[in-house]
Amino acid sequence: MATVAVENYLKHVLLLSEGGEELVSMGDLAGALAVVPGTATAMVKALADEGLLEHQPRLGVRLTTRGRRIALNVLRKHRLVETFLVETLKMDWSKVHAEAEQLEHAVSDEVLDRLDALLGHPRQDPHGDPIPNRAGKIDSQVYATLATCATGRRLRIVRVTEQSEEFLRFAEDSGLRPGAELSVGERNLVSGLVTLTRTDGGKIALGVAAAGKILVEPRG
Amino acid sequence: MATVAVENYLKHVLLLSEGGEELVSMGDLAGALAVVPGTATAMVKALADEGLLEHQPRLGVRLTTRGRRIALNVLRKHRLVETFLVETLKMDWSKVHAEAEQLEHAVSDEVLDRLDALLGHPRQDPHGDPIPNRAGKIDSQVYATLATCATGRRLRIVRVTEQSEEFLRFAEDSGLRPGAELSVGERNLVSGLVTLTRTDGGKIALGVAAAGKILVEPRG
DNA sequence: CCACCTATTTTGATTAGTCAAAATAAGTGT
DNA sequence: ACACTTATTTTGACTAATCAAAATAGGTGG
Ligand SMILES: [Mn+2]
Ligand SMILES: [Mn+2]
Ligand SMILES: [Mn+2]
Ligand SMILES: [Mn+2]
Repeated sequence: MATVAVENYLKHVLLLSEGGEELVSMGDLAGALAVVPGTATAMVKALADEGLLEHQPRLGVRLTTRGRRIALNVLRKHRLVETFLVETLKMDWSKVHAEAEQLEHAVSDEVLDRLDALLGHPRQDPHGDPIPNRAGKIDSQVYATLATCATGRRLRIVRVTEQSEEFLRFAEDSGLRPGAELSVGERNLVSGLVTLTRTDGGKIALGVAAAGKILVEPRG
Repeated sequence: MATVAVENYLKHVLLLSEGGEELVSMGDLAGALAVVPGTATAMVKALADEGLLEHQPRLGVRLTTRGRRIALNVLRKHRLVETFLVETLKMDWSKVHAEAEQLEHAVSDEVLDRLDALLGHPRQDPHGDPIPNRAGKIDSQVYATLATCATGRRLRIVRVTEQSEEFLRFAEDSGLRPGAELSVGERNLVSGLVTLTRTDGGKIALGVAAAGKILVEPRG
């Protein structure tokens, strides 16, 4: 069975390749896993020997079919566990990522299936992140962000792509969670400021970096 | 934080000392952890250096207060997780031990508290094993077993002290689960055979070793 | 008391995962 | 073409946990 470290490496390669076929650089991978670059290189060579990913020296890595299968299963565990923690145990959505980071390696496939059924086969987790189904199919729809969408239109938040506790607490306090509706008032590319108007009329100011982490779709 | 291995060693020392103050032998400890004796010796020395247990060379080990505190917390996680798996996820009681063996190391204290509340602060797990409370207090009542109790009296099963999947499936199939009522017909110490009579009149034959794993109290 | 048996400890290796720091390969610009 | 910068790889070392096999300490029986 894959160790905790192996599962984490594979999952992060999957997340960093964002569905596409691009190579993931060693620097990005090492950064995501919080290890020094040499460590990532060593591990990647071992995983390549195991046939779980393909390593193009000095360019980067890409998952093989086998590696991707494992990574999707871990990601499914992660996101279903997050959903369970919020829906069933009523935990705060800002804290469940850290918990799931551990539990994703301890939950068996059998428990996974039962959690999935208990929760009614959810398609998104509490952050709006898509949950791969049992077959490994994952919704990879591309959405606009608050940094790129048209201004003035009515929007609905579909996803918040940032796991840090501080950011999620801020988003929660500002009413910026999946399902919330709002519109972008103006966007000043020089100052890097985005102004939002909530349904209740409240206004919120956000930097473009933060705005880019909030995915939206036209309300309809 | 204590590693998975450390948590397992401490928990097994606790289980093998059965509440009392007796020393746990290296052989028993190594056997319970499925490691060779030399490995247990090495680990025990490290844990003694950490102040988590007391090692009397060639005699055995005993938990310190700190070690016992950690062990009880792990045991509480194990048994609450088992209860959750059976009560909420409807898993078979014969399979939950193996699952809990992993999850006991991945569940945080916060998740533990919420599980406890969700389940209504249970005092026993699905096998009748007592669940330590948050303060670390654990019910250590001593019960008779089907191998030692008086014959002819009406009894109620309170606990099944064996975790193996095969044994628990057998017990399940024979109606021998906590709460079930029965009496011991006769016990032949020569042949080592114990004959039970269920409430429904059904008779079951059992070896003394197996009978000793089923704890009972007089029905009342 | 001494030889023997058995549990325990010691010794020497191994594996997985990691870091620090030195070496190297690939651009980039001049 | 050459010097520079930067990402990546290599090298050497370390920790936690383990096993196999040799050494040893305590009883136990005669
Ligand atoms: Mn993880
Ligand atoms: Mn998520
Ligand atoms: Mn365990
Ligand atoms: Mn149990």
